[in-house]
Amino acid sequence: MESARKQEIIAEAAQLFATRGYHATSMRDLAKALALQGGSLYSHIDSKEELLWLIVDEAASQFLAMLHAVTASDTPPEATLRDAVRGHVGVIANDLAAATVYFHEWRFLTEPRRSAFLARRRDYEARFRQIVAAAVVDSPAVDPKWATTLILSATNWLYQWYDPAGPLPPDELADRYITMLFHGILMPQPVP
Amino acid sequence: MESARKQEIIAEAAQLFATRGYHATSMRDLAKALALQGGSLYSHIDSKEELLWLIVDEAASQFLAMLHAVTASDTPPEATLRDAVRGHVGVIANDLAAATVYFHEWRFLTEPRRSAFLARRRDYEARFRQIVAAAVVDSPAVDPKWATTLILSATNWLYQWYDPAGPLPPDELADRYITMLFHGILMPQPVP
DNA sequence: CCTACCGATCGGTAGG
DNA sequence: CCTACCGATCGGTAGG
Repeated sequence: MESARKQEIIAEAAQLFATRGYHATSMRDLAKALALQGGSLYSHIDSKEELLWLIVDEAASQFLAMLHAVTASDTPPEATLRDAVRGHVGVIANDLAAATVYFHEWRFLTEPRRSAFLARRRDYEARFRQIVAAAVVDSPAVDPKWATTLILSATNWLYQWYDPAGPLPPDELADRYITMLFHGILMPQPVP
Repeated sequence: MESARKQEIIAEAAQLFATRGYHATSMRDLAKALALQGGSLYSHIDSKEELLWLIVDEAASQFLAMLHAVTASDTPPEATLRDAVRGHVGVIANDLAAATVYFHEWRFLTEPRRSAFLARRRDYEARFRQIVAAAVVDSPAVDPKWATTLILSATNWLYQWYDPAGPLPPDELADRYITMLFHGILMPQPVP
C-alpha cells in the first residue's frame, strides 16, 4: 500500500504527465504543483519513472478488474460485450489523466517495466477478444480479431477528446458506439 | 519550397519525434542521426518547434488533399465514404511517423501555431462529416456527428499499432473496417 | 557545416 | 520536508 501522500503525488503526476507529456514534465513542475521543493519528492518516491509505472500499472488493474466483473455474471454474449464496452469506456472516462498516460506515455518506460506493462495490456486485449468472439459467433463475415481491434481503437481514442464535464455521460456515449458497432451506420431503419 | 537537405532533416525529425516523442528527442539526437554537429542544424532551421510545425502542417495538407480528391469525382455517397475511409487510412499508413506526430505531438506547439493546426484539423473533420452525413442519410438512428467520431477514432488509432511491413495492406485493412462500420459486427449473414 | 560556448534546467543526492 | 548542490544535458548562438 502506498501512503496517502504518495497517492497524492501519483495523482498529480498523472495530471501533469497527461497534460504536458512525461518528458516535458519536470520533477520541479510536479513539486511545485504539490507545494514542495524539488528534492522533497524523493522522500516519497525512488524516481520519476516509478511514478510513470505506478500510474499505468494501476490503470491496467482497473481495466482487468472491470473485465473480470463483467464476465463473472451469467449474461448472454451480446449483453456481455455491451457491458465490456461500457466498462472500457467507463474506466477511461473515470480517470482521463490515467488513461492518457496508459495509452500514450507508457512507451517511455524502460525495461523491465515496459515489458511488464505490455504483457498486462496484451492479456486484457486477449480477454476482450474472447468476449467479442462469443458475441459475433453467428456473424461468419466478422473476424473477432478485427472486430476487437475496431472496438478498442474507437474507444481508446476517447482519451484524446472526451470531456467528463460535457453533456454526454460515459454510458450514453458507450451505448451510441455500441449501436453503431453492432448494427452498422448504414442500417436502413432505426434499431431499438 | 524547402531545400532537399531541409526535407531530409524534417523526415528524420518525424521519425525521431514519433519514436521518442518531441521533448525526449534532443537536437543533438537529430543531428547525430544526420551525421551533423548539434549547432549545424540551425543553418537549415530556425528552431526545434519549426520542425514540429512543418511535420504536422504537411500531414494536414495530405489529409485535406486526399479529401478533395475523393469528393471531386461524381460518386454515390456510400462509395464516397468508402473512398474517404480508404484515403484516411492510406495517408496514415503511407507515413506512419508523420501521422504519429500529427495525432500525438502537435500539442507541444505553442501559439499561434497550435491554433493554426487545430483550425486545419477541424476543417478536415467538418468536411469528413459532410461525407458521412450524405452516406447515412437513410439511417435515421445514426447521428452523422457520432458516426464520424466513430470512424475517425477507429482509424486514427492505426498510428499506434499499424505495421506497413505486415501482411495487411492499407486498403484491405480499410475495407475490413468499412464492412464492419457499414453493416455492424452482429450482422446475421455475410455481406458481399 | 564546425568549434566552442551561453545560461537554463534536468533528475537525483547529501545532510540535516 | 528543506537547502544546497552534483554532473549532465538542454535549445540555441557567435564567429568562422
